[in-house]
Amino acid sequence: MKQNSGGGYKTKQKEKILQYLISHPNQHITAQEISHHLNQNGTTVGTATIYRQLDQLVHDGTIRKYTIDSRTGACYEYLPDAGECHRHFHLKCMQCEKLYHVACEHLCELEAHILEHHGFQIDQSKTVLYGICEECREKNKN
Amino acid sequence: MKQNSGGGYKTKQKEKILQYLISHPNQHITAQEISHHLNQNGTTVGTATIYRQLDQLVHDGTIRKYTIDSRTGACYEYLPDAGECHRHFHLKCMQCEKLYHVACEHLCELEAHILEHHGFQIDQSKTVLYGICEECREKNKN
DNA sequence: TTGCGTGCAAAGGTTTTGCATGGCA
DNA sequence: TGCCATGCAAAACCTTTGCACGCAA
Repeated sequence: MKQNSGGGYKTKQKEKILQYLISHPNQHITAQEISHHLNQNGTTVGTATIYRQLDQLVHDGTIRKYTIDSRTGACYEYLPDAGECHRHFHLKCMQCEKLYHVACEHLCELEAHILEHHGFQIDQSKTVLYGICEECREKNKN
Repeated sequence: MKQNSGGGYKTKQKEKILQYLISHPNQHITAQEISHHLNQNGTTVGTATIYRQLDQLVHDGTIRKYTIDSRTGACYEYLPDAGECHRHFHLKCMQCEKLYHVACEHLCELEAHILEHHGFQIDQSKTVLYGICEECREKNKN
């Protein structure tokens, strides 16, 4: 298992980037937002560094990368309980941006079905189902 | 309901772009591929025109837009029968990067289940299931 | 000391926009 | 004729890469 988010040295920049992501759980954060935030608070973190660190964090499984729209660019999100995320799927509302965790038999069955009948082994930790949540659908009716 | 893909004039360019998409159903086509194809066959279609028409087609509901990776850019896909359960999900192999299209009852059931029991309406056009395909799993055994 | 991490700037892509021209209705 | 659509080029963006320097171990 890969686990050390310190596949390399521990640096201030790495810390700050991860801290920012951790302090915004279940939210889509863009590289730009991180850059803005970090360069506002005195420190200076280059764009390249941000992207390099994000890549590494994604690779480590600490955060997740989404791309909803190529125009907006990629989004990143901290995974609060990476270890416990094996038994459930994630539903992401495209309207309110909220992330829902759903542990449901149907989803486990689905996974088994896809593996058995389609030969494809789903990685739940990487998969996100996009859509609109109930709350937002209610809002939209008005 | 918006329906007229002729929200404006009918032009050769518009025709050609849609024709290309229609002739490649259930496939992900990038703007670049369309550009390549159209500028190979004698005609000349500007990049801007392609993007403008694609935007319009997406808005009309004639085609669907995907963004799997912000680095690669967006993909577009013609929708043969928007009404039927002709819809399908996408499986993306994280190893060989291949994209699989799966139209399966189980997935439609899943969608219904999630909507009914979890109040979440999945948008298949934005959803990609990540994992490892059979081919790659075989390779990995060796 | 070793070599990874960082910043800066430049490069590489995709997508958008401005403007004059061309073509549909 | 009136206006939308097109092309071209430039611009705007996001992301990656090269290189010299700095810093963790």
